[in-house]
Amino acid sequence: MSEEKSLNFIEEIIEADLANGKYATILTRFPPEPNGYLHIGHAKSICLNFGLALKYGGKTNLRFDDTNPVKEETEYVDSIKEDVTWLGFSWANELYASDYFDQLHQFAVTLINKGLAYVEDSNADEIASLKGSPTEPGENSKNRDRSIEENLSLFAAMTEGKYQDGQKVLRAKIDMAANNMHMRDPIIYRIKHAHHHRTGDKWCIYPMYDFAHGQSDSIEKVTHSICTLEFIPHRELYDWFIEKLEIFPSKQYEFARLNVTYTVMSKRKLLQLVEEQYVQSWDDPRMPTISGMRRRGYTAESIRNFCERIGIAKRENLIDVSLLEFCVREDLNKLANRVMAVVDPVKLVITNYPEGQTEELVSENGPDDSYGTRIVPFSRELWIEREDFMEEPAKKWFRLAPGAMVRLKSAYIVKCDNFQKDPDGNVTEIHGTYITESKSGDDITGIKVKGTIHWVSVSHALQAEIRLYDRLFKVENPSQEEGDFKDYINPDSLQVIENAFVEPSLKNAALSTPYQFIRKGYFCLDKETTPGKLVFNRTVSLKDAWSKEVKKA
RNA sequence: UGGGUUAUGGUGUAACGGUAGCACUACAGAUUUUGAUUCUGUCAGUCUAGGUUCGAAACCUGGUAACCCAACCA
Repeated sequence: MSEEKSLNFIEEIIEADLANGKYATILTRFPPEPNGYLHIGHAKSICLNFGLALKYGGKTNLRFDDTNPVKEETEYVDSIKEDVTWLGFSWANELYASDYFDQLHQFAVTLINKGLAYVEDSNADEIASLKGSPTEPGENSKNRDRSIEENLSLFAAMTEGKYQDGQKVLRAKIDMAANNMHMRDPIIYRIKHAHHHRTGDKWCIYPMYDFAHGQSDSIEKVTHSICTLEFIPHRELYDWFIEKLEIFPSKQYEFARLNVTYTVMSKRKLLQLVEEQYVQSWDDPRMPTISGMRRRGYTAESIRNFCERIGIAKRENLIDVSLLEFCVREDLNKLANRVMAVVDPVKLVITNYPEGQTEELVSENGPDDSYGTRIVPFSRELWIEREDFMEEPAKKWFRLAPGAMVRLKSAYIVKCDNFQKDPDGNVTEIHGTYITESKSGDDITGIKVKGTIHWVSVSHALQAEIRLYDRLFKVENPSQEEGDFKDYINPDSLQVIENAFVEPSLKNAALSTPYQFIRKGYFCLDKETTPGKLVFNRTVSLKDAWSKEVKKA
């Protein structure tokens, strides 16, 4: 009956864990560090973690990994919560690694008491020089064999602020010859006299990622702790701490992070784009951030569908951005009301239409009756799209040309009689005549035209600014190219059209309402719209068979 | 001169030792008052060399390639 849908490898693990009674229910977590904005790669992780819990009747915690006070801010916490909510997910608990600082500190003392941690006096360079390399073992530190008592008192002194940043660290005592570099006596606590966004000045020592993440998972009793591939080497340490501390055995699983063509995904690179003003902000519609995509008009539904379609696996991937665009169009096609807007206007005068006359034509808002209809005013002078007229028509040209006829959408068939040009050769005005009996819905002429074009009445049109976005980079994988990724930025990723015209019904356009500008694409109102000025973003263009035809020629 | 992870059409992902499937892209056609949507069809794949097996994309061995690991970042 129902189609057997294949499981990804994490679902297989979960189903096995549930089937053999290892867990009665699952708990996942989404653990961002609040040091930047979420992007589409995070969306993959969010959809995975929350989706798994939804699918298997479990829960998901939102946990902020805030163990480095110098990089983290409440501003980011707020944006992350907004983005996760917008994507359509609810967390069971809003938690912070910093909630566990007392507990984590106690864990460190436990390790010292077990002879499994020691205070290190050496500085960063000295520690690094004894660490060895992937091909050579490291050497033990001279501080490695301090007594438990000495370690205890030194760690207490660290905690009390008796030392400067960098003077001492606490290290786990594992194996300086381990193949896994993370097992070579990793640092677990460091001194930072810094203000923390939540704990303020209570602490001057902070746990490292490896001494916070797994333990936080364990404290919350997370069953499946899912992260990206680069954390594979950390898993051995993750398990080591849990084993030595004898706490709830959360398990870490890793999947391949998302890459998308024609963009970059690392926080560092995205930050550069913002700071060096290649884009205007984190929510610039060209950015692969959740906030950028939201502003551009991508729907949460389409992003969730995208994350579903790309799948979960362990191999490196570079997803074609056209799949994302497909998902956006697929959703918007269902949602968007159709309206008419002329992006690059040229005037069409219908010489046999009475001057001063206006007709209120009825136009459908979408592909079927459920979308309803609206009134569109028609008059003698119309704006039409410059690209819909061709002085010398190409082969298979269905649009306007001298002597040719087209249907004006929801209105009349019009025949082009002549046109005017300026001294530079640009067409300035087109003249035509309409066929009176060809009114949309009441056409008794029997004339078949191949083309239908959109239009707006000159005297009724609203002026608008339209922003057209293109891919941010000129190459598929900017990070992989020679040299600086910024050398591959597409200089034409934003095209601002100040002088477009839209139909009057758009006067009351609302933010977050998607529109299809017929034959041009999906658009949404931008937040920079003011009472005197409409601003629209192009979310994504429509598929365009004609432009392909042109390319072939 | 170490260790780890991964190799399936252009892209992504299935096939769990038994007919290599699905989606996107590309291409062709039908429908269309959006050259959109919808519908139909086409092209195209198991990294390599051995081995195990009646049978291998899958299991084993070698090779090759890509990515990750030596932050007081996460």
